[in-house]
Amino acid sequence: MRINQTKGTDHYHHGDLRRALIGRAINILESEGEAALTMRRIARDAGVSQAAPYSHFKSKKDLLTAVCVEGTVWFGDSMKARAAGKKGLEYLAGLAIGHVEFALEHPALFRLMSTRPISQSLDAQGNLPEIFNEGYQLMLSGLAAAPLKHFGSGERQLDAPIAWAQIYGISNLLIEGRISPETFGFDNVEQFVRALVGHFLHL
Amino acid sequence: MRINQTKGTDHYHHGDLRRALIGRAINILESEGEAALTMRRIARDAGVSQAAPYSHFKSKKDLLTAVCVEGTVWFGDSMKARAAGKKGLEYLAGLAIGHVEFALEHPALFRLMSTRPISQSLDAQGNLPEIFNEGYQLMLSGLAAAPLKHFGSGERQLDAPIAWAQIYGISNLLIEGRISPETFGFDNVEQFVRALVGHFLHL
DNA sequence: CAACTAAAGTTAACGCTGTTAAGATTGCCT
DNA sequence: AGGCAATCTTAACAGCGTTAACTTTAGTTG
Repeated sequence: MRINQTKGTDHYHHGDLRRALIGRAINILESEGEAALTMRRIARDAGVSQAAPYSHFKSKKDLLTAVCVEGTVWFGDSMKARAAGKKGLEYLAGLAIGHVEFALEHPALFRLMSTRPISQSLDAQGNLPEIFNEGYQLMLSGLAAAPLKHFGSGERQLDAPIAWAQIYGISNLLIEGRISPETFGFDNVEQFVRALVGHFLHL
Repeated sequence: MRINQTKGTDHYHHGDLRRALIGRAINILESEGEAALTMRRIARDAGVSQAAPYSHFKSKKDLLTAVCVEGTVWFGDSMKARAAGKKGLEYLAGLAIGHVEFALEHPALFRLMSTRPISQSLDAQGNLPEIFNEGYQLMLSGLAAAPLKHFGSGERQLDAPIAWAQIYGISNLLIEGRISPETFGFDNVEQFVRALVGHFLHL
């Protein structure tokens, strides 16, 4: 007697279709870009009928929100991985490098995440999934950890939005090909971002 | 005998359909957002058949590129208007304020312009319409005009991408509602952006 | 263990989309 | 006056998101 696991010839009851759909969606996004990311295509790739996803997501928007949540977890992991074990300025630089690296390694996913009107990710209660603020929270923690001795006293509150906006902007300009590290004499992204962070912190 | 101007009862030869389509597209974008911006809707609003736009644009992508070009002209004007007659730091701050103001006044258009993969705006020869670099060029001129006395000598080259990325990021965070001037104790966008620019320049 | 139910899948259809093909109308040039 | 190229028309195509109605299955319950 079969248990609750996926099986081939069995058309009904996939096992964990919800998770499978998110995974397929990310695969399509990374290999063929957002234009190829259709509901029917995702279902086809998951081996189910075109209407099956609607048992798990009430709309495409909902599925894309779940994709963004998944991507945001990776994103946070990428930042944390680069900052792990470091202190102060190096911690902050690590976060920034992890941020940019994620954008460059997963451009379509990052674009989806960063270009999505916030209103489209609100749940039924009108709340934004809390994970979506993790990047900002990390930036705040990085700034709190960094000794920003050159900064004026009164405007310290501006550090966070500036840092966030800056690294977000740099990520976008890089993945759109509008700037590149080489343009400014750097061999790789890490060197480039490290210089930017140092510059931002007035070192 | 009728001349080459638009006329009502005459179904053929609109007059300047190309320009009309761009205008209608921008109207729809600003009033109802990108989701409502379909080829058929644009044609309907312009009073022509669904296939008529294809005499002037070979695809929707092409029409949207033209919309972006138009928007980019406005965008440059908005920056220049705010910087006009000013010098040095005030000139730079004016550019930044004009940038953010444009984004807030035309959020859907700005989003279209800024989230469009660069590859989709290349012409047949693979060139980006030169207008798309105007924002960056303005920023460069603003930085050249500003006395950045606190900046280190070796990394001066980084000023431009940093300034560009920063104001671009701020614009995006503002129109997505992820930050607001009030959060940081400012009454309006101008005050907020002025403080950000000052902060960026280490004043 | 048979019967019921809720969950999770199916097929089929709706109106919409971008786009193309084929034909009609028009202004302009000779 | 006639022809041509540009610009418009209608009609059709496949693919899209989504819904409705139905079928299969897993698990619970008497």
